[in-house]
Amino acid sequence: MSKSGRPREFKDTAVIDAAVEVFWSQGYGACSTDDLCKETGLGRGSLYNAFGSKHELYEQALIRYHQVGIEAQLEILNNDAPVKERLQELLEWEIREGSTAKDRGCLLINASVERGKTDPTVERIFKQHVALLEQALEKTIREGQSAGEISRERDTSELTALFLSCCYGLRVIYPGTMNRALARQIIEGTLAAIF
Amino acid sequence: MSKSGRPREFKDTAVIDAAVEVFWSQGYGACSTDDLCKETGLGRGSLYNAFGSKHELYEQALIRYHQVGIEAQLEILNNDAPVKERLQELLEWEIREGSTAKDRGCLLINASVERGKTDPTVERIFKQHVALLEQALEKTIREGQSAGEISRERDTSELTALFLSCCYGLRVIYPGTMNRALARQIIEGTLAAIF
DNA sequence: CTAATTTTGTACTAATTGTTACAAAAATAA
DNA sequence: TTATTTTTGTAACAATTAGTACAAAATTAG
Repeated sequence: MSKSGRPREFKDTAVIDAAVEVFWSQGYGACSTDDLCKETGLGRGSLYNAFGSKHELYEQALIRYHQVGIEAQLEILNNDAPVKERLQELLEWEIREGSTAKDRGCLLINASVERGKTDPTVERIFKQHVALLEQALEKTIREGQSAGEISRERDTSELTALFLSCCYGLRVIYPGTMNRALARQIIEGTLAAIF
Repeated sequence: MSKSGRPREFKDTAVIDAAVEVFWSQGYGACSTDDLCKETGLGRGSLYNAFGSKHELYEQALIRYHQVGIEAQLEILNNDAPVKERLQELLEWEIREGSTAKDRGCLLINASVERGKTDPTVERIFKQHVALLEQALEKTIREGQSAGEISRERDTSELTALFLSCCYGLRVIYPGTMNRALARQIIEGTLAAIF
């Protein structure tokens, strides 16, 4: 059917991955379509032909980042290690994620802060990301309560909200200050507050 | 001495306050010098004559926001109400601050996320802001421990880091999701974790 | 082969950007 | 008054921006 024509010289996923890097390092407004062309290796023609606009590529990059990130976090949470170990591993992951090589924090927080109030797509993805993490955390914490690791007396959704807030606080404070001692105290303090 | 010449038709502080509004609502990159002229009421000549550049005005706006914000937070913390009430009031203030009318979060977080990695001035002010809040929190929490409101068994700096992280998490999650129920749970969960 | 279709690279466009130049305006100092 | 100094508004500039036009290139269908 529709198989004729010159074939593409690139894989969409590789281009989107490269775009994630650009948007993550520079932000949406601060990067140019030229930067995107250079880093993805595409010419303007190809880029616009394949993705339509800078904004549509941004959308795809956010969704990809969201999916990869959520998958990694769920893998940590849906483990069979003790709940305390899982939660600690998640916090350590937050630090690693936002500080590997370039210290650019969390792309979704960056996007929400930069464009969340004017860009419905960004708002939607951010809300979804928070909701999914919240949901997975609640399940894990409830598990910890069932197993007797966490006191059953305490309100599950309050514990969840507490941990969630600490995650996002860490994602902002650590990349912003690069204060490793403070980050460690946040991790210790968060775990001590729950167990 | 140097009193001659045409007098200014504006007060610097009023201009900086107006600039805070612009940078807070739009961010640094997304607002133009035209926007700044319109909102401050100055012509381009006056603005550049008085402040030098967009970036210098940004710097002044950040410092002003920082000073006003820290003052308000210290006033809440250095009270004679029970420590629990002070900390609760601080969390409520975070929500109000980031959601009055325009839901634009915390200007310093916004600045750190948008420009912290490329702008040393932003990095410096953000670090200072975090450090000052941390210091004031630690003092208050230690006070709570002395008064017997908070268990003396628990590590003071861990409790401080925990609360700090929750503050910043709240400042990101609430403006980003506008989920009031979640914000309330974060407040309840944070207080329950300390008292 | 030819015709059709899609991708690719380049040149271009129209708009916006931060900043500067500069003359007119408004004040003080003598 | 006249000379001096500073502010103000306008006009302009050079650079950069996201997006488009379009022809050449590369493939498939028949």
